[in-house]
Amino acid sequence: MTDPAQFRLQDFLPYLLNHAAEEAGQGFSRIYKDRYGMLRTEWRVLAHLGQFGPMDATRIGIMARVHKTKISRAVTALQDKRFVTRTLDGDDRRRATLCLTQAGQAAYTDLAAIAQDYDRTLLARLSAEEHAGLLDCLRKLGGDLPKD
Amino acid sequence: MTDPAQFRLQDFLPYLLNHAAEEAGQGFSRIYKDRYGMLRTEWRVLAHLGQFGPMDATRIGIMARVHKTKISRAVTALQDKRFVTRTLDGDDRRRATLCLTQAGQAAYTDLAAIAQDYDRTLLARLSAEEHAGLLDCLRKLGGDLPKD
DNA sequence: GGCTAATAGTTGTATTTGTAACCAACAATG
DNA sequence: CATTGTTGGTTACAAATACAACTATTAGCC
Repeated sequence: MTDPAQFRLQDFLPYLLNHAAEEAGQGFSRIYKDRYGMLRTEWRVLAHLGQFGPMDATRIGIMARVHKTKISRAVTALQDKRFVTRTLDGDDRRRATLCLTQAGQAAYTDLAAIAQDYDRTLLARLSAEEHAGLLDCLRKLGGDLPKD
Repeated sequence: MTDPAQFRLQDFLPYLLNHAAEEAGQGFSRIYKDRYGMLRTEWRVLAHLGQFGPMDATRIGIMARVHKTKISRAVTALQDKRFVTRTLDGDDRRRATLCLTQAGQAAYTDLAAIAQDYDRTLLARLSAEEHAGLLDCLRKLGGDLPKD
């Protein structure tokens, strides 16, 4: 029933998704890398804090779907860059709330604007309907984002 | 004109693409990893040889959009697994043609069948139109595949 | 032919990542 | 209120990756 001979690598979703993600991500990653020496996870942590406000590492990990060790290292790097501060939670002293510094906020604002433009140029290849349909499909495939 | 405040991370294409790609790729990668101890690039090399027949490393790198050092190491690993053979080209002795062994062919056939099923389960969440539209968008975003 | 440049592929090394083990601090149960 | 289990987060070490430098072979050109 499943005939391996008719498998088409070019239509295989993980393959196509990966190419598209790599292609789309590369251009932008060069930006935060060149401008701020950030790695992808650092950008993500910054973006989450910029978008959703202060929160702890675990929360970011869940929202961004990133393992806690990666978050931990990204946070250390962002602290070194003076982009985030950690303040221990009084009630539960295992936990620490992460917060953007002014410099971190500025970097986020800068990158968010660039990201928007970047997104627009990516989407220039697509019609509005295609765009909408694509986001829809990607959300279905990516699993539901934990919304809060 | 580009107001950073209205940047929506959840709609940012590189972010969505990456999530979807990771989510989609993970399940399948566990399969070739568990069954054959292969890494992603090894699976890709195997898949290209299985799909398109014998070719040299450079060609695979171009088609799969993978750097030559990664290809080189994947090929070494596949040779160690007795899945591919290298035969030096007579005309140009820098070049070597890679070819699946019987075991390599068998592994490819096995994985191709699984990949097909896997793809189907991924696509179960999408309608036929969505599927078609998605492939279309991903091809546009991923850049044109070098077809030969 | 003899020189320089280009190409196929490999290797070295510094970063990055993944996995597991770990240390606190807190929670729950007896 | 001890003891066992969880949870937030870090660290250690192995594996994988990126990037540059390298070898070997071919190509172009005077």
